[in-house]
Amino acid sequence: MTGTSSKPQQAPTRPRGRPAGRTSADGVIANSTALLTTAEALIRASGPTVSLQAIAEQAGVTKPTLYREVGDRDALVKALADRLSVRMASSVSQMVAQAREPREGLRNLVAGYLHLAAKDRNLYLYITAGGSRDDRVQQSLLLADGAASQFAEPIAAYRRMHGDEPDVANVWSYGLLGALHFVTLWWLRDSTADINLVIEQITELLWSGLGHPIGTK
Amino acid sequence: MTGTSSKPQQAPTRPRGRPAGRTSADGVIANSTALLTTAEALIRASGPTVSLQAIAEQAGVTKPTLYREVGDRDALVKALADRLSVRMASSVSQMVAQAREPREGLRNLVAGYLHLAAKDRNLYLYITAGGSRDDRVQQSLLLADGAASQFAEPIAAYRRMHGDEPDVANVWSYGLLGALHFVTLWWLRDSTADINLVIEQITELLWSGLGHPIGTK
DNA sequence: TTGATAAATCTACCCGTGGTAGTTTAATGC
DNA sequence: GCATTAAACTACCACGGGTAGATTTATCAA
Repeated sequence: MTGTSSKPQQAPTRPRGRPAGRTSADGVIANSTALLTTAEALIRASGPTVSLQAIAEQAGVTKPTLYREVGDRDALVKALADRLSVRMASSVSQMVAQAREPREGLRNLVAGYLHLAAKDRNLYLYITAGGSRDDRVQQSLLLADGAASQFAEPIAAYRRMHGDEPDVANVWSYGLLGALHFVTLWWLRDSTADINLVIEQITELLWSGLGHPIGTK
Repeated sequence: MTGTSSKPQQAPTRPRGRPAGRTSADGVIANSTALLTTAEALIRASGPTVSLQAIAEQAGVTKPTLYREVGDRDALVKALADRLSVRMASSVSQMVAQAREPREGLRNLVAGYLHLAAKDRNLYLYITAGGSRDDRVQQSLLLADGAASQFAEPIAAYRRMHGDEPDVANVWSYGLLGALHFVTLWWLRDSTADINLVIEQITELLWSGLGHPIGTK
């Protein structure tokens, strides 16, 4: 019963050697895009603690192939972060563009972020807390890095337009994203609060600040 | 050379059974406080990726003892988070109390947070990205939970004082802490920026918001 | 006193996961 | 046709979290 080391460790799908019937550098079956898509699907379905082993299995390949295509775990997380970042940017920027005035734009941004995170809950968690490796700082900021670079420019422009110092844009981008991230996590955990109320509240904080000039209501 | 399984895995310090010369429920050598202090010291010295094994070794005990005293890894992280939270609260609240006006209080809070995180860099990272277990959400918010509960009341009071809605306090606390956390991580990573400038900038964001009423400078 | 029970600790192990070395098969090019 | 290269798999390693069970000492009732 104590079968020590005879477990096949993997569902043997493909035959052993180089696969037949495919010409080089062409339609590589296990191309990285397909792998990433599979990984996303599995993470969505099975939660953020899924292993590379499981991802490879789901994709019908083995770990070495996965490594050759997308690299190590951190690289996978980064690649997924990039994809989510792009989707998020397009989805959010659309919502922002619909706004009549800046504050409504911010509100739409907040709403877009929260809704996307809720919809892609598992993927969001995998990316924002995924890499168990050494570089903890880097991992925590993966998504933020992508998004921050897109936030900085509009913020700087808006400030310039009003004759304000634009150099704050970089720091502000990270601050903004940090606030969004924590509120999102908090809301994902004990989502007792109404999402629309949360959106309004965090928008108010980010737009008007704690100082909240009296009577600006 | 391929010595398979003969490694002692642990530095044998104590003799094997129940330790001699100690009466029950009294001065337990390996009491959890001492273990936590040792853990903190080792994390500070060796970085946030230190293993439980290493912590136990450093404390002169073995893993099972560590487990009996403080629980599993998540419990350790939580315990360390609580301690840091307390220290942070006392250090920060002192600085806040010194402020003449609310905005200066916020500035001192930001400064206290950043400085403490910088001083306890490794510990801060261990706690905020430490638990590799299932509950990723919980782990990310460990420090925030402790701090948020302390922020909420002053915020609510301040808002009440100005006749504003106090219900935002909870969400705002997490938003505030998220902003602080991300800016801290960003600054810990590429700390090219002057810390005092960063403090001013993030204070300005949190106090006045993105909207920044024109001419309030 | 002494023998049973409880407490405290260690040793030795299990298992899952990230990561890799080396082997096997097929295509490609000389 | 044969050597080389590409693509995949099998089998393994190391390490980290976590635990079962052995071992020794204290405690306490008979």
